[in-house]
Amino acid sequence: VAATIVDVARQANVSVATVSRALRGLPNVAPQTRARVLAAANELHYVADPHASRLAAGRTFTVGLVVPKLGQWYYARIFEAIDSVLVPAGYDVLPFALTGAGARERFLDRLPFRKRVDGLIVVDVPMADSELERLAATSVPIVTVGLRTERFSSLTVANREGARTATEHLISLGHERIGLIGGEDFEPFAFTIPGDRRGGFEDALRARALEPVAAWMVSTQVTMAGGAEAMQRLLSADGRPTGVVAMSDEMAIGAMQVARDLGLAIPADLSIVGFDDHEIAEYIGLTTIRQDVGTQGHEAATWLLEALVGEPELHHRVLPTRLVVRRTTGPPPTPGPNGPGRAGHTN
Amino acid sequence: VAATIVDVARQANVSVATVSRALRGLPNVAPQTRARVLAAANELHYVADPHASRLAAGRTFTVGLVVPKLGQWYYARIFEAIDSVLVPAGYDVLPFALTGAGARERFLDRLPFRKRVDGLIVVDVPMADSELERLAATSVPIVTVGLRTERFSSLTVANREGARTATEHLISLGHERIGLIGGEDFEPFAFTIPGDRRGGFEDALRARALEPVAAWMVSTQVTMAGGAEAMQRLLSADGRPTGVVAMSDEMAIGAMQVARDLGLAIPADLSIVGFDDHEIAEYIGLTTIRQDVGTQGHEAATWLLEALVGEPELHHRVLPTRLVVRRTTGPPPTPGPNGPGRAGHTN
DNA sequence: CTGAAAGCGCTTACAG
DNA sequence: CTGAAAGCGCTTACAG
Repeated sequence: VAATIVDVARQANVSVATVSRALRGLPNVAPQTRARVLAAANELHYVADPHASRLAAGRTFTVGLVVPKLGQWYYARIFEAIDSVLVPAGYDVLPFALTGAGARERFLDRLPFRKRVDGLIVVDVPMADSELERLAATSVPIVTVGLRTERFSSLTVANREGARTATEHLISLGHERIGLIGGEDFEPFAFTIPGDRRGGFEDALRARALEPVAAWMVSTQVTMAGGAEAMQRLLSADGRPTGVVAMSDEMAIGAMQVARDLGLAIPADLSIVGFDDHEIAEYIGLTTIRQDVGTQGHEAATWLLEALVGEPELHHRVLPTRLVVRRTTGPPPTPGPNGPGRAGHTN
Repeated sequence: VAATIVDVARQANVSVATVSRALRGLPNVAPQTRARVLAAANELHYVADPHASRLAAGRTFTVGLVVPKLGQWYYARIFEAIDSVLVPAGYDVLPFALTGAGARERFLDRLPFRKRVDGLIVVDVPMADSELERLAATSVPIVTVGLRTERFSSLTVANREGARTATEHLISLGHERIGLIGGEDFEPFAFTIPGDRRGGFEDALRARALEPVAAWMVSTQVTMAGGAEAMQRLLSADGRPTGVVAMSDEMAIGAMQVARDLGLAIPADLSIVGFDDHEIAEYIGLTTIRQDVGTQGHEAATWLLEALVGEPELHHRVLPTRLVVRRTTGPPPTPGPNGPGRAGHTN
C-alpha cells in the first residue's frame, strides 16, 4: 500500500533515477523537476525504504553502540549524548547490550554487527588483545569510550588524577586512614578504569607517606548494592578508616546507607567521596569527582562521524575531572578513648 | 571482502536458495546438505546481510522504541527490559528519542519509523486523537506504555490508586495539610499519568473531608530539578503542608534537598513520599509507591511479539503499585506557638 | 529435497 | 539535466 519510488516517478513523470537524485538533494537536477518530484513524493506520503537504500548504496547509516548494560545511569546518559549527535546526522543508533553471562564473549565471537552498522562505539567493554584484533579485523570504524588501546580512537577521563584528587581531598582534611571501594579488575583485559583509580588512590597516600591498607580496599560491582556490600566488608575489617573513596556515586550512595545503618554519621564519623557527579549527587550533598559524560558521548560520536566520511585518524583524548566538594566530607573524628584505631565494628 | 550467499553456495556446491533455507533452519533440507552448508558458512565467516534479507523478506526484524528521553531512569530501565526480550527473539530495537522542542510533533508528522520497523512500543508520549489516528493509519502494530487509548494495546500502572495510597499513608500518620508536586498536564492529549495521580491524591483527601489546597499542588518537570523548584514554590506559599506527595522519586529527592536547605528535618518537620521505587529509594530511605518497570517492559515487548506473528489482539493491563514505607514519612510535627499554620517560609 | 528465476526497492555508473 | 539498465544480496513461489 505504501508508495515506492516507482509510484513517485510515474506521478512526477520522470525516471526513478531522477526521483532518487531529487529527493536526496543531489546536484544536476533542474529546479522545476525537483519541485515536481517533491510535490509527488509529498502527495503520496513517500518515504524511501531504508533497507533498499542501504542495500543499493552499500552503507547502513547506522552506528552500533556497545555497552555493558542499558539501564545504568552512565550508559543511559552516554547513549543520550551519542544519539543526540548521530540522529541529526542521519544515522540510526543501534544498541548492543552485553548484559548477562557470556554476552561479551558471544558478541566478540559472532560479531553480530557485521554488515549491519557503518561504525561502532564501544563503551567500557574489557577486551583481550586477541579480541581487539578480531574487532579491528572487521575493519569497521570504531571509537572506544572508557577504554584506551592502540587500535582505536578513544575517549577516557583522567581516572588516575581524579582518584588522586579525591584522596588528597580527604588527606587535606586530616584523614590518614582511608579506604577505597570500587570495581573489579578484569585482569587479562584492557579495561583499566578500576586499576587507574586505584593507582591514583595509592599515589595520593604514598605522596604523604601513608600506606594503603589492603583490608580497606574492596572490589565489588559498581552499583549501589555493590557499594553497600563493599562498605559492609570494609567496616568489618580490623580497625576502620575515617574516609572512603568510592569509584562511582552509586557505590557511594550504597556505602553511605550501610554506614548510617551502623550508626555512623557522615561526615562526622566517616567521610566519603564519590566519582561521576551523577545528578543526584547535588541533591544528596555528595562530594564527588565530576566527569563530563555528555562530552564523552558527543566527542565519540563526532569522531566516528569523521571516520565514516574521511580517512579514519587515530586520536586519543583524556578528559579532565574536577573535585566538587559538598557535604559528605569533613575532618576525621578526633579519636576518643574508643577511637577508631581500636573500635572497629566487627559485623 | 565479506562472503555473500553466493560464495557459500559455491563452496557448498548447492544453490543460493538451498543455502538460504539451510541457514535459516527451514524444513526440506537434507541433513547432509545442511551440514555441508553450515560448514561452508562457518569457514567463510558468513553472515547474511540484514538489509538484503529484510528487503527480500519484507520484514525488518526491528522494533522501534519511542521515548521522551533516553537518559532518564525510567526510560533507561524500560529500554533494558524491552531489549532483553526482543533481542533474544531476533529483533533489533531502535530508539526514537523525542527530546527537544518540536521533536514530538516532527515524529508524529513524518512518522520516520515507516518501512523501518515491524512494530512500535510507545512510552509516555502524549498524543491527541488525530495523532493517534495518524499512528494507527500506518498499520504498524503498536503497544503503548504509560498511555491508555482505545486504539492500541497498553500497559499502565494504577496511578490513581497509587497516589491515593501515598496520600492515605500520610493521612494515617496524622497529616492534614498535604501538598502534591508532579508533572504538567498535557491538556488536549491522551496522557493521563499526572491527572490520574492528582485524582488519587484528591480522592484520598476528600475521603477524609480534607480539601485540596491549590497553592500546595504544583506542577513542574518530572526531574530532580523540577522537584526542587516545586518544593520551593510550595514552601513559599501561604501556610505550609506537613506532608508532600511527589509524582516521582527523582522529584522527591530534589524536593527534600530544598526542604533541608530551608532547615526542615525529614520527616520530623516534613514527610515526603515518592513514586517509582527507583533503586536509590532504598538507599536514601525514601518512602515511595513502587511500580514494576521491568514487568511493564517485559509485557509490552511480549505483546508486541505476539502481534507481530498472529492476529493483533487489543489488550490492556493495569499493573498494581505498592506502598513501601521507609524513613521519609512520620507523624506531623506538633504545632507549637509558631506552628506550621502560620509560620510558612516566605522565600 | 533442490534449483532457476523473479522480485524486493533502491543507487549509481554510463550514455546521451 | 535525464533515463535505461545493471546491480546490491537476499527470499520465495514455482517446477521438477
